[in-house]
Amino acid sequence: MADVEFLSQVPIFSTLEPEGLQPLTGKLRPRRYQRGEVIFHEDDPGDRMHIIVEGSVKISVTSEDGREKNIALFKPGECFGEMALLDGSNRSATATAMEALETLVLMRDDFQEFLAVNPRVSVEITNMLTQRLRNVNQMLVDTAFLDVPTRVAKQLLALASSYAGDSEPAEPRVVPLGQDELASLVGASRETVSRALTSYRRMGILTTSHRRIVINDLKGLERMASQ
Amino acid sequence: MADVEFLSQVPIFSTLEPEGLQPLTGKLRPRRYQRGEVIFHEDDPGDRMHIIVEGSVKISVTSEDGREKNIALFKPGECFGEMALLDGSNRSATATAMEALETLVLMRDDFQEFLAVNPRVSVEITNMLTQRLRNVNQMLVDTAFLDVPTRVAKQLLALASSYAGDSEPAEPRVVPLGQDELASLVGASRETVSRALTSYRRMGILTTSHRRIVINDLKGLERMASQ
DNA sequence: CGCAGGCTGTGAGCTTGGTCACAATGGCTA
DNA sequence: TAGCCATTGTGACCAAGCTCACAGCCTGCG
Repeated sequence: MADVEFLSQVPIFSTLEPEGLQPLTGKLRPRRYQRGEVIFHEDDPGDRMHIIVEGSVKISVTSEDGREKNIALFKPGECFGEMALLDGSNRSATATAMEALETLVLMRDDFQEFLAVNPRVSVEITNMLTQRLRNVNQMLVDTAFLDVPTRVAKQLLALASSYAGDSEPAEPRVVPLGQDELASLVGASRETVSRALTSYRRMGILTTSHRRIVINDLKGLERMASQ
Repeated sequence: MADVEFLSQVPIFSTLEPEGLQPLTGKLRPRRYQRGEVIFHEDDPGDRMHIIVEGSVKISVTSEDGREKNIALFKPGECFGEMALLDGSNRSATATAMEALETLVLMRDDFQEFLAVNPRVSVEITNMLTQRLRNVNQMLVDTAFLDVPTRVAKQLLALASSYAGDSEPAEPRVVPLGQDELASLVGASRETVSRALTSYRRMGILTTSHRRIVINDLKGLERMASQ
């Protein structure tokens, strides 16, 4: 059973009063996944969305010949799988747990019912969708305009701020990602990303180790990311 | 003054009864633009959306050094400029008329008011946003996985069906676009797109002339677009 | 009705980034 | 703790696509 306290932290529900959230708690069912486990597959029919409690999720699409492109990563408090739920079509991408993961599942009918009673949530949903649309648009123009090293820098900055817990020391920011995953996010080969990281490492901007990139010089990275 | 008849054809309003649409007609103000005219600029504040009556619009972003990337094209019945309106941020791209254009403008306050009375429109809005998100995601994976000629074929197919008027002869489909615009949509240089078109022309799939691509063999183009 | 300026087609050379190959290293599991 | 597998770093080569350059066209405007 989910608690109201947690739900009120979730952006799409953040405008609601605790009393409004109460009915939801009974509808949410907890699920757990291991690292690498697939939550849903591209083309599957989709009738539920997930809210992340703990862990992170990657959304990806796989090409004919097996290459994988990551479209987005999500973290606690964010939801995913809402698109198929909102417009009734099949899943347009695959969701995979990147680490031990805990989510709350909400079924379509329960969601629709809840929406009907709480129209303010619609506003938050459109906000979220709009935000995501902006993000993806930005990625699109970035891949059109920027070279790989610059995109790597930009992506690292975004990841660094998204992984920043509350009240952590600002500077040594840790991004717990493998080069493969970073490459697939950025839309480049693992090798090219590795070379970009090497060059930033030589500049003293960051340090690399196993599935872990440590950013030592945020300002420097920002310089590399802009233009 | 806009008429209810037209509005009921607009997807986001299509679920409403004529009586529900009536109040809207007084709020919509017609605007006209010439080919090339800018409707709004990236970074401008935005407090209004447009519904296209006649003509078409391109949404684009310009890089530091002046190159342009088209994100989307819109046609009669579609709306644009709704993102800034929905989440209150500045315009994230520039909108330009591609031909003589007529739109209906709806201001934010009027829109919010109308939404409050017609919650069903919210559903259509989220549908539209979801659809757009899927499109952009698809473009993102296409630029990651497909080479330029394939992307050109895919884009032409999409354009061909979107430009198809009702009850037109199916086969010679006309796409009224310059190579520059096509290149900027597809995320490639004009020259590379020109070469792709040349190769399709040699295969008898299409014919080219000034700002005009005529598709003679849809099946053939589909073959080029798939993989 | 002529000409200037936008389109289009194409060649040549270069650069970015992909592919393949392999060595080294770290960590997890039996 | 030994060994295996995942991950990383890097070199060599190759190719898709970009840039520059220019020639021929169409077309719209004066």
